[in-house]
Amino acid sequence: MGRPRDPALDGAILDAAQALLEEAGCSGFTMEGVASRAGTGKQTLYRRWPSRGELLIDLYYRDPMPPPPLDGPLAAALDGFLELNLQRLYHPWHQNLLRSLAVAAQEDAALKAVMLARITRPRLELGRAIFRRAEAAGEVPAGLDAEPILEGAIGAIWFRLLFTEEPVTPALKPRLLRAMLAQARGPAPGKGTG
Amino acid sequence: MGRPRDPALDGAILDAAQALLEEAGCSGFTMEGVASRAGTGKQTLYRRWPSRGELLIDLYYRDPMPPPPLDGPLAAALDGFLELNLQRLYHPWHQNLLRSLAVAAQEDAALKAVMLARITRPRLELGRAIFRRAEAAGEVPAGLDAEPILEGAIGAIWFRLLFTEEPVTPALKPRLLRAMLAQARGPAPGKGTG
Amino acid sequence: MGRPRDPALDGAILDAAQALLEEAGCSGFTMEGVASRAGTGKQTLYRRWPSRGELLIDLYYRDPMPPPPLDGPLAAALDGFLELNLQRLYHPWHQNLLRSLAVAAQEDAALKAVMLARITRPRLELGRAIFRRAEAAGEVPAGLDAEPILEGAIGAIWFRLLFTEEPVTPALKPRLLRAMLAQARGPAPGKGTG
Amino acid sequence: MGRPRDPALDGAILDAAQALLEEAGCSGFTMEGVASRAGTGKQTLYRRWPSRGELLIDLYYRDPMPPPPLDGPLAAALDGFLELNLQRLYHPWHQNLLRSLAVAAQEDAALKAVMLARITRPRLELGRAIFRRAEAAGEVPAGLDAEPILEGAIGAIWFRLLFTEEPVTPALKPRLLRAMLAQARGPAPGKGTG
DNA sequence: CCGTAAACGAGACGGTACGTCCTGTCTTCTA
DNA sequence: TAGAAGACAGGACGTACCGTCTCGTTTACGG
Repeated sequence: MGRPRDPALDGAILDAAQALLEEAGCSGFTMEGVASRAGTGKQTLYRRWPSRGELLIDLYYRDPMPPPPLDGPLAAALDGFLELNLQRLYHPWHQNLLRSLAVAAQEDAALKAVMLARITRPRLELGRAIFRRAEAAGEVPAGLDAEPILEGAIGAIWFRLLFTEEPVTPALKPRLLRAMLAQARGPAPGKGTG
Repeated sequence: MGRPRDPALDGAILDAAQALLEEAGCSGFTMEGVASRAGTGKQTLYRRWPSRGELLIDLYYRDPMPPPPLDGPLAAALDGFLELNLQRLYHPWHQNLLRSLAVAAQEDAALKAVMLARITRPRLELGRAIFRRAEAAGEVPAGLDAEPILEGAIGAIWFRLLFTEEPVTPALKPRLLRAMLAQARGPAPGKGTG
Repeated sequence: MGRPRDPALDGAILDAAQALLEEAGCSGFTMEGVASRAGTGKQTLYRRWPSRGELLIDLYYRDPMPPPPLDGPLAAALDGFLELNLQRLYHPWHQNLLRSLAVAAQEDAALKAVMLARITRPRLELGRAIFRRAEAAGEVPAGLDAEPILEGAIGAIWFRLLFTEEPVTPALKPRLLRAMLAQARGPAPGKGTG
Repeated sequence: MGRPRDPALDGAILDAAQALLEEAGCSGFTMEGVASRAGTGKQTLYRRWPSRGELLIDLYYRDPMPPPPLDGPLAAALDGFLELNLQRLYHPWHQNLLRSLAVAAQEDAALKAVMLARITRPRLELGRAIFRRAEAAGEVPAGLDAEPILEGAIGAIWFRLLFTEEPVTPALKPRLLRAMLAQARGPAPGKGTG
């Protein structure tokens, strides 16, 4: 019943949000700013997204990256995995998006859960799948603890983004890949923790 | 010249800030709240710390952790390094502190620089020193790229803290240590990047 | 367009302002106080009145006095004129209102202009009209300089209110009326300026 | 005992206060501003004057006007009386001084009393003396109510100063003098209150 | 001539109000 | 009912003064 939601608005609002994110950065990203830039009322925003954070999440999901091939050799799969995590960060506005998401998640437990469910967990799960397959293929030692490898790789990217002034560039990928593979080989026979 | 700042106030304010951080969490940590809880005027806060973030940094530096022993074997040094990064996180209020710092750094470029100079960079440098010494001692291959190892370890901790619901417990340390050592062994002869 | 301002709030805010003026007096009359007493946000105040002074002016205009009859004999008209200027002052809160207005006008040139246009000038003009009519009716000498008579009467009231501890009572009216009429009779033949 | 107050400071502070009053006007006249402009500490101000208002009063009394001759004919005495009230107002900074005094008196009952005792009452008393003498000399009717005449004259000046944009010029004097004399002649035989 | 006590500059201090900004909810009018 | 517009209560921001206080330094005076 009643007037249906204007589907074109979703895009227009997300466009406005993206532009604002690019220009005003992390702290300048306000609901009021998005509304005025999109030429909509605030209610129209809140009708679609219950909070600033959910809008950010939808912004994140807007142009989904193609998932990496899971069926190649481990190195190729991990390369895809890293590409998936890095690619968006090559554009400044997307860096601001992720930074804003990180901020929002700290201030709102509900959003943290959403972000975990819709972004973090799926990504981790994908990484786990890669390692499960590699284990089955005998590419990595049986019983390998993949968790630190994944958290280390994703964490290193976040670390760069949030706390470092060095940009996130494609040059980061091979270094991370090497690090992941080094761990994937499992405990070396020679030098140990001793 | 003029009346010197009351040194007792620094402590009282930091106490209040810490208590507020514990109770109200990341988003409830306001300058107004700290002032009222400390029983001071807001000006007294701003006189000491130009922004919320700088206060957080001083809060961070309040009880410094003892630096790890640099002269033992690599594994021991890295264990100390991880302990240094993890120990504070065992207390909930300190988790909130670091979360708040992460948030503040995103919203204020100046603070990000300060945090980089006073927290992030020193910590990284300490890690680098460990690896330099290990390299000199022949514990790790010459020319080892230590950066991803350090960023991976620190990043993994931040990742847990900021995006995960799983707590940061002492149990995390051995897993991270194993991961660091796996990378430290350098390029294994067998399976390579292909 | 948009949601219209709640007309009931205007009254509620003015009520609160009036009460505050009565209790806290001239210096205790703050925007914050009015807002909290009215149960509104400060913005709601500033949306309606750009400054404390404009609020005071609206408070002044709230219950307008009936204008004096202009068509009777001079003495009756002047009596009405004085009544118009005095009546409000019989209530303490209104005294505080006028005192506050006087203060605000000194601190804000813009408000001074508003007060001149909306209160002072109309009142003077009304007095001038009385004398113009009296002149036409032959009740006062032609070419009488009415200005000092009006300014003297109004000024004497303000003087009492602002600088004297003696209250402004109805007893003041006949004395002021006599003074105005004495001047209205024009230059006496006998004793002159010499 | 102890170090005596530096007498030169009184003058320096009053100079600074005067300059600030001229430049910053009524609302910009703060104790902090005076202190910084005079190059003194705030305590030095408060040691001499318990409040902003008392400082203003001393500023008022700095260059006392010579009192009018009381022994001439009524018109001359009243001319002197008016001159005494008007003269200071010919200089802009003194206008600001009086405006500030008026403001301060509304906000601080204690100051109002001081101002009444040291400025208002003496001035009124001087006017009353003039009329008492004139009554004794037979220049005015016996039992003349001088109060409204004095309050009207002084009030008219304050009125101009506080609420009008028209400047207080020497041209005001003869008009006020005429008004005072008109009332001084007492009840005219011809037209009455009716 | 030397101690003492107050004056002095400087500025910290608790407090109060300022005027602005943003939040998320609400209410109106116009499709 | 959606949508643009914008009012609304609430809360924090960072700033400005208030009048009091505490420093270190300076300067008279009284023993």
